[in-house]
Amino acid sequence: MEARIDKIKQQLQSQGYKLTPQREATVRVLLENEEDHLSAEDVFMLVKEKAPEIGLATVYRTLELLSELHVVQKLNFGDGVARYDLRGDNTKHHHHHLICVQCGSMQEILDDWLGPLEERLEKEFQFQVIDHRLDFQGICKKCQEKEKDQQADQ
Amino acid sequence: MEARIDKIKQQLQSQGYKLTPQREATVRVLLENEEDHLSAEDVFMLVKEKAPEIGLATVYRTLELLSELHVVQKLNFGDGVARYDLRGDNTKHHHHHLICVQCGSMQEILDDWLGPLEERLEKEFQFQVIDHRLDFQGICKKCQEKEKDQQADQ
DNA sequence: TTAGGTGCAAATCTTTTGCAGAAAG
DNA sequence: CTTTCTGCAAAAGATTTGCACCTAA
Repeated sequence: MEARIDKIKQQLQSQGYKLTPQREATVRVLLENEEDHLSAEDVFMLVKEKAPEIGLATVYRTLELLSELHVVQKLNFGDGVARYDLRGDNTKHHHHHLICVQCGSMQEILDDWLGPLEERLEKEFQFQVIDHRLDFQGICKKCQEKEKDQQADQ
Repeated sequence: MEARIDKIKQQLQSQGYKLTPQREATVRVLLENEEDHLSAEDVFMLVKEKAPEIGLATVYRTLELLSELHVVQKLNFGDGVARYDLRGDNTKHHHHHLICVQCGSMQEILDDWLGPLEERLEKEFQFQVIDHRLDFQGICKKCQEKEKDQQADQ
């Protein structure tokens, strides 16, 4: 954990930015919740526990800065809030999502099926891939069952 | 064109909704700009040319309704506005996007590489796929060249 | 001392909602 | 009539910005 913070500190400093206490607290929250997709508001509430004086604007500015440095990735599931994911050293940042259009639930699948496609893109389009995102919209198991029940009722 | 409007009219009516002049104007704008990813504001401005009295709220409500009926698909590129794509009869709604994280440009590629994955999903997760979305973030050709130039300058 | 950072409040921007009136079956 | 739909204006919610103060190299 400390090692990863040090690395982020270096990334910041190499661009002339400082790892202030507020930024460090924010990064720690991201590290401790690496599995989640936290919104800015989520991060804010968690950071407040460590640094109660922090302002929401600072959290936004920090997340924005970390995005620019590619330390975190900004995600959008279409629910009106941006979410922020740490880009692991372990670069297992290839999440894929199954988003149910009926109940809004979101399930994550972790495989990375797209390596070969990325290679093809770099060749055919000279597009240098940093990350990708693959979301499936559809109807989850539960909602399919609900639908069947409703049809049975009618 | 008229045929597609008729079909949408039927889809609406089968759910108890009407194809009002405002809705028709909105659908026509979507049809005429099928290649673009229009935001609600974009649609609003274009619809105003045909139906100047229309309100922005009506456009939002119409797009929302058409989304529910799966006539259009709501997209989110992470730039803070929702965009709306008509789902063609021809169901070539499998766009993939190359989004440049530096200049924000977006290029579209149309192949559908994911058929086999969808089958696998339906089997492994019992998730009924309606649509998918595959976005690649990275650095486009132009920005790669700019970067090289800058390095040469230093 | 000087640039970078911060908190707060105000501003901005997108989207949604309440409401009274209009349109359509 | 009764339900659906509309425009307008206000509200809501997320994010950004202006500004005066602060803090570290």
